[in-house]
Amino acid sequence: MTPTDAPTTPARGSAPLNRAAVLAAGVALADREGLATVSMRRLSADLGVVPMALYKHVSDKDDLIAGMIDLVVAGFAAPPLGLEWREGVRQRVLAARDALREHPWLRPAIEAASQRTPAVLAHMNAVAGELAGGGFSYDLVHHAMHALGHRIWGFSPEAFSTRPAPGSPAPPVPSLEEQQAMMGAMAQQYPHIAGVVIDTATRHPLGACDDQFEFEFTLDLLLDAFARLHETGWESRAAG
Amino acid sequence: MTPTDAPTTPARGSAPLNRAAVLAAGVALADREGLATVSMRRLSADLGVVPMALYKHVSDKDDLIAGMIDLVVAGFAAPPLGLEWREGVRQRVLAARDALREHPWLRPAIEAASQRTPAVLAHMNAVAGELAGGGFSYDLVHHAMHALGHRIWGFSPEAFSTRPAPGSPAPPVPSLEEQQAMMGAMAQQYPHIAGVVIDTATRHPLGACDDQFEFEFTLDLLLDAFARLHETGWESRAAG
DNA sequence: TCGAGAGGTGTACGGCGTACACCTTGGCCG
DNA sequence: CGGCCAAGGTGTACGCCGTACACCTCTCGA
Repeated sequence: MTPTDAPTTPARGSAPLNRAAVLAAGVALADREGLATVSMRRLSADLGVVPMALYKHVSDKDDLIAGMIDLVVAGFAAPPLGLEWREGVRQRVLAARDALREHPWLRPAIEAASQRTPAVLAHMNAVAGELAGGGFSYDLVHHAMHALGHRIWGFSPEAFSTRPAPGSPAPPVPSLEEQQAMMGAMAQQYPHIAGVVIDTATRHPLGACDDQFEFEFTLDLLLDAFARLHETGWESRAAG
Repeated sequence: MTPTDAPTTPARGSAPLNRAAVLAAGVALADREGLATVSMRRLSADLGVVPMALYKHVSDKDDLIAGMIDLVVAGFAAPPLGLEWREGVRQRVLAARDALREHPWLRPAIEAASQRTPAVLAHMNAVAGELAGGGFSYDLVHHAMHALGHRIWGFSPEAFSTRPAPGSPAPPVPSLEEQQAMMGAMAQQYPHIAGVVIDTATRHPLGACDDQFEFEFTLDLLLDAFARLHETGWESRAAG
């Protein structure tokens, strides 16, 4: 060892490390080499640090992935305010799609995640807000969101009912007061999602949203559209 | 040890074991405890056998999962022949959905798989065949299949272009003769997929299918449908 | 000056997929 | 009938993984 050696902790470029840097490095690694290679060990090596060091900044690997998702989703391009609803939805959905194409790991990551994260909820709220701002009833907003879900994400995320990731212990049931408090907080942050929830509750007192109906609703929309195109001789472009 | 002990190899209920039994046990385990608990070690324990024994029947874990997928997909209920196209598509898509609901691990498994398996291709071919049988041009069949993709599977599977699972070595490029031979075999087994491919090739000489166009095509179909519903005051059922 | 907390470290455990060499057994052929 | 051979189950081992837990070492405010 030379007298100029670094202190006991190896010289790491500068500032110690923080959650944002860990998440950004995770996104960069996933972009470069795919989600499968994002392991705590590999990511820590990229950061010049020992694996366990990451646990000072993320609580576990699920938290890391959730943070990476939120980092990207929060960066979705937002259209200008005041667009006509159709254009607003269109631009938001296409912005989401752009990000999904730029980060191919994002869709599988969102699909595999068991919980919706704040940025994801915010995005869904913004899309619902465009429709509501166009005068849609929350009933129609609800069903349009379901139909769009597959477009926005490539799959249909349920905003609330989260499958409990089979094999994990059942989470504690929140009390009625806790539920009401959560709803209140929700309504503040995600008013359009709350609008959908409330509208649904008035129509379906048992609270469940009829998944099968959602599915057939969208399917029939598409089939009707196909029938119209067929009848009018639509084609995508002149054949060679 | 008593004189009545079993022979050196432990008594396994009967017939030795075979690929079908391994796949069926995999499906049963995934149904019971989720895809994540399907490990070679755990599955082998369920079968009363040592982990490496499975490798005599599946080539690796990917092959196991692919076999499980095909086992379920091949069991999709097929509607009677001679239905009007709309009803034929409807029943096939809903049959696929039923299976996806019965086997919640199936969708993630198909999404994670890098290759379409034969039963999956056969299902897609059958749906395309319903449309073609209804007089759809293959141009419209093509785009309708893309639009339906998200409905059929909950995501949009590309039938051919498979993302190469980042980090894996590039597969060998097939020769032109091999490609033509594969196309010939495809056309025999999956005539409607072949029809789409050929129609696309005539419209887009460079061979690529315009993913962005597909996406916006479906999105605009949905948005038009939403606009119509909105204008006519549609609601899903009378409010409370 | 010193104590505490933030943050990086080292070791260890149990689980994973699977390569490789081995052994047992049933059936076929000479 | 004897011997062989392949099919199929076994045992060991390796290098990954996530992460629990105890520890060490700076930095900074009191």
